[in-house]
Amino acid sequence: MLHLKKYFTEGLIQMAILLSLCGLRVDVGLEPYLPPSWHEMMLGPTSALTQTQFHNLRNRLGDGQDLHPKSVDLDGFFTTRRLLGWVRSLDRLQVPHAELETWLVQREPDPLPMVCPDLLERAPAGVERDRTAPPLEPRAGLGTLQEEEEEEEDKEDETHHARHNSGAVEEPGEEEEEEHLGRRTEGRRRLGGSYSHANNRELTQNEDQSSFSLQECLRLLEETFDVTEEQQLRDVGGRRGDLERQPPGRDPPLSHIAPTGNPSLDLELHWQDLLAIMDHENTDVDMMTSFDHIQNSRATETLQGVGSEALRQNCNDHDNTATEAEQEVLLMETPMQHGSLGQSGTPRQSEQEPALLPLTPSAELDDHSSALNSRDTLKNSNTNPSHSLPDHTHLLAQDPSEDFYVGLNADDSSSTLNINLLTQGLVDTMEGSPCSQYAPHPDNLPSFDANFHSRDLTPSSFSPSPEGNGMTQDPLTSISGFFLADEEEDVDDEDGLPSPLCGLLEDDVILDEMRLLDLALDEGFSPDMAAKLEEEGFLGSEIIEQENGRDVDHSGTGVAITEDQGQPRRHQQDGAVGADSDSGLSLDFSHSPASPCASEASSYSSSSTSSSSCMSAVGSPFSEDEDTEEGLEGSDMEGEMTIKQEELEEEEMGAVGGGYPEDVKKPFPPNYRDHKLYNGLPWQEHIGHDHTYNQPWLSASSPSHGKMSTKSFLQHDDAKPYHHSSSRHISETKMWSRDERRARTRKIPFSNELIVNLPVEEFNDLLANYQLTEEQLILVRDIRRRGKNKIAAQNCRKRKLDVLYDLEDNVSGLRRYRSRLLREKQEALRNLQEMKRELGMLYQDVFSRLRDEEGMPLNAMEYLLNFESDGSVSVASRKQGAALPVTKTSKKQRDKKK
DNA sequence: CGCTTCTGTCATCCC
DNA sequence: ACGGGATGACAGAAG
Repeated sequence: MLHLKKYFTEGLIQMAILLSLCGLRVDVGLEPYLPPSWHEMMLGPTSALTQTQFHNLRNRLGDGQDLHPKSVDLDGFFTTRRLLGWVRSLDRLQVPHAELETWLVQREPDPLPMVCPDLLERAPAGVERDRTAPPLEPRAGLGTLQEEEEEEEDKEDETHHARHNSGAVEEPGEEEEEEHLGRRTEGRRRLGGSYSHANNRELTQNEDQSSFSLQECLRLLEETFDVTEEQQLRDVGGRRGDLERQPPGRDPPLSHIAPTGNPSLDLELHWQDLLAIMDHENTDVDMMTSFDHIQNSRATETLQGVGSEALRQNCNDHDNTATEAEQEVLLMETPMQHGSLGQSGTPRQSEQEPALLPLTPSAELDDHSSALNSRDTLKNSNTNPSHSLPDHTHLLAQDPSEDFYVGLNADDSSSTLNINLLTQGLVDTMEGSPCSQYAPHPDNLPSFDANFHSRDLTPSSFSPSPEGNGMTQDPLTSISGFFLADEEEDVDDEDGLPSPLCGLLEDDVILDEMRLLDLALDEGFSPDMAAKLEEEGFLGSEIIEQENGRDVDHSGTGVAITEDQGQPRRHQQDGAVGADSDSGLSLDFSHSPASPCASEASSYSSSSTSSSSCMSAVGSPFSEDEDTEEGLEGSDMEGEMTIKQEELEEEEMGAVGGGYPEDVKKPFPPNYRDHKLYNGLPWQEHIGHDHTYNQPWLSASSPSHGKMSTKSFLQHDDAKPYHHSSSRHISETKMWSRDERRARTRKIPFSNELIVNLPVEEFNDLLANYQLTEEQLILVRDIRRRGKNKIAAQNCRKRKLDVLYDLEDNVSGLRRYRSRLLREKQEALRNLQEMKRELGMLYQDVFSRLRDEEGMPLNAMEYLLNFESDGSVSVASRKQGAALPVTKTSKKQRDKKK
């Protein structure tokens, strides 16, 4: 691993240096700079969004209106993406070498995802919303171009940093660098690769320094960056102002600062990148949760240091230098939905042209494959294993989590592998590395941990396919090493898996063990957990065997497991069923039942990613499915058997064995992850329920996915959810299996999830593609109706609860108001009493001084004081009334007094 | 055994 | 007219 890391890092650094020297822009990560609103856009609606809402969004994306309040301007977003793509393509022209391309290419798939995580991180759920709007507004006029330009500038900055890091990283001394880094971080994640290594730790320690104004960052940048900066300024023109403006909206610092007040934006960004990668593999939900947590927590900073750089390299590099065609395609194609999800490239492709997906990726991938190879050479051993492993390609392709996968499937297996590896590696590093740097923030870490654990678990589960694990780990290590390698032995130590490519298996074992330990620590490793792990592992193994790319998916399951700690059953169920529900209700759900939440969006995005990945698999509609089917079938069989031996009966058995492997085959890890993650989240408490159908995957995945989505669904549906649910939640499984069983009995060729989640058009197309009998059609439509209704019921209940909570709040508020009014009333009464008392005192005082004609003191009880309009005061006898007063002028009285 | 809660489903209304 | 969301009501399962 160390070797790989060194090579990888060195190669990357060299590349960055060369690029910077050549005047090429090396994108470390544009996304981070995007305003939170854009991030949301990219990410899509947050977790809260329900499928339906999501569908609506999807359907309405064209209009750019009707979006959920949270989702800002999709149109703007798309336009910006396009423009970015163009701009990037322009930059790419400069890139001379295929190696560079390949190097960058890896990132390409990530760019969007990368952005998403950043956005998420930067803006906590609540904050993001607020921020999103503002940033967009000012820029709205400017248009997307500015953003793109800004991003480019950022890239350049990053490239500069790269130089810095690579060449003179340590020149200024750690302290100075740290300061710079801090400033830079605030300004944006700049590059980073190297500086982060040594600095990350210190940054974490000296986070205070990191908090700098954007202006300061700009100054530093200007100082540090010579020509490039000037060029940028020329190019950008007045951009600078934008940059300064952007930071507030985009800058992670805002969100990040909150936790520790810390500035290490770079770290954060890196971390975000890592998360983004993770997200790709895992699910949007994870991203969401993790990011939300991350924003709050600073631990992310530390994490960012490592992962962020790697991610940057992946994403940014890809964005900037990535192959022109690919980037362009990706950028152009990157659909909002997917963009939010994380892996913009593939998802978009899938959305726009489901059928094309496989093609585009292949072509691009082919080109990149060579580049990747070169890269591999740089990395030495790291990449090689991945390439060598055919399984990985499968896994990638199959992995819903991985965005690239779609495109990468056939051709870019290597690229996909790399990405996966990176992501996984990051995860692994995160997990494996106890590093102080990564010391997770209490809030943040959990999410990350969960993710990581999940992944860890997955590998464990996948242990049967050591290569896959090794790949994942290696990439992680390589990546981490890449960034940290020079200075940081820690990384290596952290990885604890120096094993080079050859040692992948060993690494896998170690990693698995570590993961298990982590899980055990986190979850307490109850027997149930162990059993789950075993089951998952079993499932995963099966899946892996058939589909190498499943790692991610499994990771998702693993995540779910980790999160399940609190509620193992629940998670499983959720995993199976609830992914969507969580996402749907999660964040915003409370306030607007209908309004989708960011979490949902994330989930949706994740789903989309998954779908995209599935899509690739789908590319060959059933070929893979069939392969996997058998194994999956077996798993399903077991799960069902365990759960419902009663019901299994002949139908299920037969159906399972024969027919609907598709469903069983490929679980949707991302979805599951999301569900699980959400379930685990504390903030979901009241929301709390997972709903199987809420899973955004289908709807979210890609409106255009058509076949892709269908296949993905087919693959997914049954597999995981059922497995999880089957093992533990009989009831849910039963519920699930109910329709599922029916479907199997009727030998319906696609999964229920697909049936339920596909848009009407795609659903109809699906039905048209298969020659179904009348019974089958009826059943399918019933399944769809029930599934929709189920989701609707869940949402309705959630809404109801929200209303209840709101009412409770209102009641409590009104009570408080009432009590306040009562207090005020009492106060007024007291004041009145006091005034009366004082008046009586005054009266007594006055009468005590009055004398009648005889010189006798007047009795206040017998006389009254009359105040005349002219200011005179007379004394009247109470007995005689006012009519017969013994009048005395005030003057007389005064005289008397006197 | 009864109660409560959760969840899926149905029927219906409405858009 | 159809699809689908929303919702009240009912039923089953589980605690």
